[in-house]
Amino acid sequence: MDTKSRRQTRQRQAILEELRARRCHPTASELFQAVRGRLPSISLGTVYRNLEVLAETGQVVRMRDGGAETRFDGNPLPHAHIYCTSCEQLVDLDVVVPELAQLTGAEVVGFLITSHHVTLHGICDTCRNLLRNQES
Amino acid sequence: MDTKSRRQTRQRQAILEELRARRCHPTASELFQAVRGRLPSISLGTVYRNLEVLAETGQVVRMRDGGAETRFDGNPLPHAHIYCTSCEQLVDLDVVVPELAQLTGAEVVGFLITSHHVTLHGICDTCRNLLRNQES
DNA sequence: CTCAGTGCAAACGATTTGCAGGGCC
DNA sequence: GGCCCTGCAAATCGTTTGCACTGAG
Repeated sequence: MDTKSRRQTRQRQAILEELRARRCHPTASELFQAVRGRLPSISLGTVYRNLEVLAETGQVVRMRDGGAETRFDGNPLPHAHIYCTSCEQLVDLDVVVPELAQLTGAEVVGFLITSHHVTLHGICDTCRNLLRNQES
Repeated sequence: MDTKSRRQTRQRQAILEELRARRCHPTASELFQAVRGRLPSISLGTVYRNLEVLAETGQVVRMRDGGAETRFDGNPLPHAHIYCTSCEQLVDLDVVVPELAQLTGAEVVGFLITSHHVTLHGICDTCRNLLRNQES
């Protein structure tokens, strides 16, 4: 399967640590800015290449819902994401949905489920209040 | 909210029909090729613009999981998608997960859920058999 | 008539990649 | 040492957009 040998470089480690240190879901570019604080000479290309490797090894999850840029999630536990369709933003909050936990390991239409990527769409508190006030 | 007036053009109708006519989840480009059969002079830009409008009005759903290209889904009923991590392909099959149906309308951490985007990751039948045979 | 929609082509922007070193293991 | 990884910059490519024209209502 994945027998490629991987090296533990300062860059790769810094990227992973920086991602895990935040509860939000940064873009490659945001992560690049953050890691730059430690390794000023790191390049954006390196960030992309490492996120690719980290995603392959399952240490990081790619998120493509929502906007144009791919976001990354360093939370290894299964969870769902929330997207507000009104302010068009991803909420920086990981939600555990018990109903979904049961899915992993289950077999669906001859398909062995290993994980799930879930994004709940809805209206956040702030936007709900805004909309309510506009209705006057 | 959405008070913009929309016109019913041949192009928009053809795109929607072509998308609904298939059970798979085509990319904008694939849809472009398909619609070309009927409207040879349609442009890719028009396909994108219409998919944008159709997504806004909820007649079509954007899917960003998986590969680089956005895929589109004309199935209006809530359902989940399946992605095989081995052959790295989206399975052309919409799955209804009863556990998820309950989520819509529910309130999660002060968030009013209106819909969900779910992709189950796993190993498809074909790949499972392939892997099994390699283990000899 | 009006103005949303279209075709075309150029522009954009996130991501990828080729190349010449650099440094883990 | 080998070769995976890096920095840099150019290349890619899905998607968006400006413009003048067309056609739906």
